[in-house]
Amino acid sequence: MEQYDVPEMRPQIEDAAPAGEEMLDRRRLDALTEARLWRNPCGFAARFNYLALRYNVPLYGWVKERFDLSRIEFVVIYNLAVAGPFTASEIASSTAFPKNTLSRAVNRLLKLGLIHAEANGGDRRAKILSLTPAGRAIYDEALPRFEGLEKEMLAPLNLVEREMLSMLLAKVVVSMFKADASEGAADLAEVD
Amino acid sequence: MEQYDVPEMRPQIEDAAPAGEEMLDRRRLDALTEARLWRNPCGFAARFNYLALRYNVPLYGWVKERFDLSRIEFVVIYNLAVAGPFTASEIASSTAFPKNTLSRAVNRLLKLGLIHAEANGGDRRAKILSLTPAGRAIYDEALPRFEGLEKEMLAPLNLVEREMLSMLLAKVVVSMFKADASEGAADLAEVD
DNA sequence: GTCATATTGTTCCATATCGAACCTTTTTTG
DNA sequence: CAAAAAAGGTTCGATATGGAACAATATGAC
Repeated sequence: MEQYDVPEMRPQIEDAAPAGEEMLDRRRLDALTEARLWRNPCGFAARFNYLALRYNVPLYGWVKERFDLSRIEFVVIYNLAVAGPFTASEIASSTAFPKNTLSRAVNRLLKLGLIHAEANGGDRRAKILSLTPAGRAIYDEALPRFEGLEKEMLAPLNLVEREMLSMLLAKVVVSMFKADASEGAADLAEVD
Repeated sequence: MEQYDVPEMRPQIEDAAPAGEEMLDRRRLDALTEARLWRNPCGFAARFNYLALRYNVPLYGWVKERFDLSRIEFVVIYNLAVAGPFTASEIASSTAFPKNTLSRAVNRLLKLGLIHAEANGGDRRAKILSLTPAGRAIYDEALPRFEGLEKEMLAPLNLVEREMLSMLLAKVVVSMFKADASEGAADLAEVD
């Protein structure tokens, strides 16, 4: 298969590890992480999974501690803030969370007064969800953290490189998005 | 903050949605997904999270169905296959899975005969884990799927673009990797 | 050498999670 | 219009998960 490795980058890792005695264990740990990232037949996947991990774990950990909200609960808030009112099932489809999990999240957010549900025209099944001021306040407080970590991650890239990365990722995402739409979004979990 | 959006890409999405009656709901769903991806202050994060989702869900779903192995269990096999023998705690540190979860995974894999544990020199606490032929066979059968989906994801890019994307992601990953190493890997879950 | 500390891995338990069955409302079909 | 099918949400229950306390071993301090 193709090689997506970038061998010339690797010295940058090694030169970060001085030869102290107490570095032995650290080096051995790094050996595994490094191998997963660079000596991996699926290096592209390994990289975005690594980034997702290093991004999501600290941020959602902070959200949990600061607001006592689970990841799903915050995702609902975030999506409503970014993309205006939606129904629960629309959020479920879009995020691929199971709808019962989402149902619990929505009910908790309603109970906490962070979101508001209003009738969806004549349809008495679905309710249209939107943020209350309290929910918006949480988003407003959290956003800088999310932006900050993203900025930190992108720090090693200059502006041109960022634009390039953004464009390349966009191409990949759009392609998957279209592929998914053309075969029915309901089958997301079965894509194969 | 900086804008990582790529407005000129968006028509590619819209032109995929014909104006049929039954497309109304689909369009509304797409509206949310699209907004999350393109009208999101953290567009970079949204993109790699989207890719991770679209990559991991189907593959680990298949692994579960085909081998009856959980994600963590398969991760152990995958890591041992890619990076040679390691101890459980090394895998735990590197993957950021809690060590008790990993302990369970390791024990199940031992019981299934997919991995092998041997004494770690004089240290009677840790055991060095390696794949048995049966474990290796699972890796060998699974790898083409993982490679295949990665290849599919990268299909819209030409060779130069792939190299470029790989290099840019590598820069970001290496930078985070170094930042993590310099502040102690044990604090991974607290990175903030 | 001996005691305090750290490390590895396991067990316990409260909670989170998700599939499946379910209820209600809406839409479609004949 | 009645019956069937579909869609939005909720409830239930079996399982997974991860934090905290634990036992066993190893390392370090003195």
